[in-house]
Amino acid sequence: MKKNLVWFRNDLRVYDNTALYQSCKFYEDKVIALFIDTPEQWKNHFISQKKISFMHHNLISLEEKLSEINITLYYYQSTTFLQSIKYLIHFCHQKKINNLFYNYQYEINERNRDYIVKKKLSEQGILVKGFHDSILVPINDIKNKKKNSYKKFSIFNEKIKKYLKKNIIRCLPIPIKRKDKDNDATSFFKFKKSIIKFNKKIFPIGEQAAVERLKNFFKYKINDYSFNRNIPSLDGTSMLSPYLSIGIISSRRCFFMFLKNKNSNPPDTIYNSSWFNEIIWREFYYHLLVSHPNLSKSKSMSEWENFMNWENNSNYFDAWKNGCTGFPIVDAGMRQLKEIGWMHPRLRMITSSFLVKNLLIDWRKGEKYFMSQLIDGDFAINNGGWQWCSSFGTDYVPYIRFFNPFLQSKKIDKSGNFIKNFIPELNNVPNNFIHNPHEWSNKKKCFVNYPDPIVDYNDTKKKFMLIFNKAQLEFKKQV
DNA sequence: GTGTAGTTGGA
DNA sequence: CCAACTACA
Repeated sequence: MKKNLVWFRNDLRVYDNTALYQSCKFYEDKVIALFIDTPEQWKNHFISQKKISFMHHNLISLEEKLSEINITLYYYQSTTFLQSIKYLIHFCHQKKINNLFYNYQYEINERNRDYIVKKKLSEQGILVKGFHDSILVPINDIKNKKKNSYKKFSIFNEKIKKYLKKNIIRCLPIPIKRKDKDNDATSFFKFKKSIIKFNKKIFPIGEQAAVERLKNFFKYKINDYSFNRNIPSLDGTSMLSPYLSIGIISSRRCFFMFLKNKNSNPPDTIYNSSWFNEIIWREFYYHLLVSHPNLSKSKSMSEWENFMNWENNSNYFDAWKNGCTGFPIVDAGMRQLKEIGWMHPRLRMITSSFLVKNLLIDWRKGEKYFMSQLIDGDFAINNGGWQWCSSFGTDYVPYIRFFNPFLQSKKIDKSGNFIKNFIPELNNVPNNFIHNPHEWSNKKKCFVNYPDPIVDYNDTKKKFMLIFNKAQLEFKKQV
């Protein structure tokens, strides 16, 4: 008989959890679980209060689920990763652990932490077992001829789909109930009384809620997804991102249920579905993060970014954060983010493009601000999205991408329903002026309690192109 | 095999 | 623009 410890981190679920499943492989083994909170580390990673609260309340739910299969979840509040290692080692000794199980995390601090844990525990005769779990396909299975991860989404997409068609992905069941439970008193219940800092109606707690959400999406939303996902006033997306980001549901389960739901369709339609593509984008950014550890160190994929002469005007930055730029679609998105900790994906592109290409502010400032607000903050995806929008990421194009807020707004929020929902000051502005209210107030000489545009779109666009081209030239000069 | 020229295409 | 393919020496 061995004693196994499952160390939960970003995988707060019992169904299809590789580490948990593996730890329960032998019925004679004793299994306990542990979660170590590291608030200081979260602070350094700009993790939002909403996400932390969401995580805590999902931990309560996880504790109940684990209890049903006679596994005790211990909780300890540490500070940083470095401190958490000390506690983990202490805990392993105290509980006389033989094997430690966990699922891999791919960010650099997380990897360093796990490296130290593995080294120290191995020296003391404790077996450490890590698993690929939050991704669909192990990183090494999708590589180019030079054994590097693909840098172009289209190629990665092609390869991974070929792989997924060939290799059947299975979900792991919930382990069967253990013989007996470790019954030490724990400090676990402290969150039961703590205030919920996110909107529970929009983001219900627990694994079951995530599965319901997925089923509901397949039932009512997926058929119109490719159109509706671009309209922020519609509830057209699956809104599963907060659940995926802390592993309340696995992307394997999303894929598996998606196939099951769609199995009457021809395979090409299934694999080309725009929703499935989003799952692959998530996958792509995770694979990229592993092959390019510099992404975790605030580096751009494009090296000439070092030569960018960012303006970083702090007044503009504040206006952007508070939704007071005078560009209604940008401001509505930014206010949605602040209010519920989630922003419609289309608006994430528009607002981030605007910060970088019209306010000329370093994309990293935006990246960090997003993290500090998002309930679904996921480093790989947030970073990938920001790099893509700022044109310093992987998908090179011979032109610079610009999102014109005015044109985008007319396209995705024609009648201004979304804008008015988040900017009530604009309630009296007629629909045909909702995308440029300052023109209406100038013309009609009426006062609208909403700022004029803080910058000129075309001027700043030209300015960005100048700075961008100059940076590229200077980079080439140096090489 | 492996190095290179030419082609393709891009949330 | 440039990754990643194909073709061919």
